[in-house]
Amino acid sequence: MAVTIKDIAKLANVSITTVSRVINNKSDGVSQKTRENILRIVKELNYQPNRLAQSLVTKKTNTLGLVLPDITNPFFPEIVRAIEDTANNFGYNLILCNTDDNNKKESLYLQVLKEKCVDGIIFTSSINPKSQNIKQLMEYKIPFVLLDRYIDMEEQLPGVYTDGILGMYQAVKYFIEMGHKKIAFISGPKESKTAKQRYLGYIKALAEYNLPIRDFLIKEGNYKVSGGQKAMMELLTSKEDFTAVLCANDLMAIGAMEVLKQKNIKIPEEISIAGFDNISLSNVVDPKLTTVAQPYYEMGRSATKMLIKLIEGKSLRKKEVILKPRLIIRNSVAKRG
Amino acid sequence: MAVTIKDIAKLANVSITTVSRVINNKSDGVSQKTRENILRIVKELNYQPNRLAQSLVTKKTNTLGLVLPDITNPFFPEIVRAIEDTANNFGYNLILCNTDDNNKKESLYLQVLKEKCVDGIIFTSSINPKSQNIKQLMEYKIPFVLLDRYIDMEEQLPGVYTDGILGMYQAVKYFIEMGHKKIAFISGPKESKTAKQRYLGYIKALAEYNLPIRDFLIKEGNYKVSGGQKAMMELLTSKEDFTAVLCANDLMAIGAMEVLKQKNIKIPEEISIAGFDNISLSNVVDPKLTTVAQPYYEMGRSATKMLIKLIEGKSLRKKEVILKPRLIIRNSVAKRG
DNA sequence: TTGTATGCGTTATCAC
DNA sequence: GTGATAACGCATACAA
Repeated sequence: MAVTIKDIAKLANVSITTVSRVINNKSDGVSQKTRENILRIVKELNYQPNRLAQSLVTKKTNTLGLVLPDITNPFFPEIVRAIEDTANNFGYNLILCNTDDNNKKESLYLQVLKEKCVDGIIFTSSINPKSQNIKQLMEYKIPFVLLDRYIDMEEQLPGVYTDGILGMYQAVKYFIEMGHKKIAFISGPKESKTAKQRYLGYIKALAEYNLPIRDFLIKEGNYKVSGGQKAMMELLTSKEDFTAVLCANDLMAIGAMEVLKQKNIKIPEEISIAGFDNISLSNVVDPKLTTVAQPYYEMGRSATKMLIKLIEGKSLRKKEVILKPRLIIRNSVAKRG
Repeated sequence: MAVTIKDIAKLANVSITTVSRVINNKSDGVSQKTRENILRIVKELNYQPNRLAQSLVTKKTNTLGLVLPDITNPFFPEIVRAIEDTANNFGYNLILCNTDDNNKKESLYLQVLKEKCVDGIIFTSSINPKSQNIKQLMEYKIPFVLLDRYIDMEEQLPGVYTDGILGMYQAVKYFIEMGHKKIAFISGPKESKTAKQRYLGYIKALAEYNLPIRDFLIKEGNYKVSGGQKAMMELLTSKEDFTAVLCANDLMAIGAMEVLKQKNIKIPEEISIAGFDNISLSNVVDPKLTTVAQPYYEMGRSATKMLIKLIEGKSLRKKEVILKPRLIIRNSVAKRG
C-alpha cells in the first residue's frame, strides 16, 4: 500500500541498499548523482519510512512508556507535559498508561510496554507498590526511571523525587515563625513512602523547636479532597486545641478548607492552613493556599533526561535526583501570638 | 536476546508454525498434547510476543495517536483519561502528542504517527487550523476522529463536539431569568470555531428575549486566564453599564474574577459571572463558578469508540456527534431587578 | 560506488 | 495435525 524503499529503488534503478544509504545519510559512498535522483523520487512519492520495520531490525523504537496512577490528578499534567516535551526534543514519543493505583493494571501495562518494545519506561508506581511489579520491570531489562514515588530495594534504583522532608520542614518552620505552636497534620496514606517522608519533615521541625508531637493532632488522609474533609472533621470534633493545619498535599488542604468554610471558621484568622504540591487549584481557592511547590517541570525533564541517558548506555552521575521544593507563601496562614 | 517463537519451537520440537498456532489460538488443528506442551514451555520461558514483528505483518499496531494542544490545559486531562480508558478496554494504547497550537509541530507529529503506523488518530486541531494539516491527515488514509475543534471541509469529517450554541444559550437564558439585561461577553479567539459557536449562542438568547446586542459589551479573549483579565479590565475601564459577564470558558472567567476581586467589586452582588467548561478549578474558586459543563468523559469515550469503529471498517451511524452541555448553577450569579 | 544476501520475529499460504 | 517457506519493510555485512 504505502510506498516503500523497494518502490523507490525500482524507480531509481538502484538496489534498496543504495536507497537505504541515502535515506539514512550513511557513508557517503554514493555518487552525488544517484543520491540526488533518489532524494528527488523520495520527495515525489512522499516516502515515509516504516518505523516498525526499522525498529524490528535496529531494536530501537524511539518510544517511551509513561506509567502513572491517573493523569486526572492535577499533580500530573505538568509533569507529563515536561516529559513529553523532553522526550520529543530527543526524538522519542510517549505511550501513556493510567494505572489507577491498581497493581494488576500496572503489571499488565508493563507487559504491554515490554511487548511493544519501548526503549524505556518512566514509572510512577502505584501508591502501595508491590515489589512484584518492580521486579517484573527489572527482569524486562528495559531501562527505567522512578518518578515521585520511591521504591525500597536492596539496590538503589534510578529515580527522581522531591524532598518531602525538606518541604514539610519548611512549611512547619514557617508556621512556627508565624507564632503557631499547635499544628495539626493531615498525612497521606501511611503505606506511601512520600507520605512518610512528609510526616518526617513535620516531626523534624517540631523537634527542632522543642514542640511536642501530639498524636491526636495527626490524622491519616488519602491524598484526595475527601480525605482532607474527613480528617478535618475528625480534628474538629475531637475538640483538641490547634491553630494551624498542615496537609500533606493540596487536594486534602482544599478538602479541609471546605469543611472549615462550612463551619464558618475563618481561614486564616481562626485556623491557618497550608498544603503541599502547588497544584493550580491552590492558587485559585479562597484564600489562596500557602503551599510547598514541587518543581513539576524539572521533575519530568530530569527524569526523562536520565532515562534517555540510560537508554544510550551512558552512566548516571547520580542515580537518585532529589529536587528541592519551595515554600510558596500566599494567604492561608495568619500571624499568631 | 528475548525469547522468541523460534526458541520455544526448538524446545518443543515443533515448527514455529505450530507454536504460532497455539499462541494465537488458531484453528484447533493442533493435538491436545503438543498444545499443552507448547503452552507449558511458553509459560516456563515467560515468552512475550514481539508486537513489532506482529504488527509488521498484520498491519495493525493496536496503538492510537492522540493529538491535542496541551495536556496542561485543565480542559484536557479528563478527556484524555476517558480516551485512554476506552482505548485500553479495546486493547489499544495511546501515543500522546502536545502541539501547543503550533501547526508546524502538529504536522510533524502527524507524520511521526503515520510512520509509527498507528491504527487511528484522535485529533484536536490547533486553534487556528491550517487546512494543510487536515489534508495531510486525510492523505495518510489513517482513520481519524476530530475532537472538540471543528474543521470546515467540503465533506463532513467524523468528529465529536459539545454544542457550544446550546451551552451559551442556556447560560444567557439563565442570566436573563435571574433578571440581568446588560450581559457582557468575553469571547474566545475569533478564528476559533468553538468561539464562534459560543458567541452565536449568546446572540441567539439575547435575540430571543429581545435584548439588544451591544458590541462594546463584547470583548475578545484568548481562552486563557490572562485573556479574561485583560478583557475584564477593558470592560471596566470602558465605563459601560453591565451587571453580568459571560465568559466563553472557565479559565477566562477565573481571570475576570481576579480583576473584579482586585477592584473590590463584589461577585455576584455587584457583578455576576459565568463560564463554560466546568473545569475542576471552577468548583473551587470563590464564589464557586456557575458554568456550562462539557461532558468530558463522554467526549473522550465517544470519540474513541467512533475511531475504533472506523478502524474496524464498520460504518458510523452518525459522522458527527454533538454532545449536550449542561448548566451547572453555583454561586457566581445573583438575582437582579 | 553499488548490489546481493541475510536476518529482525512474526503471520499466512500452501503442501504434506 | 504439522511443517516449509514466503512475506512484512528495513538495515547491514560482505562482495563485487
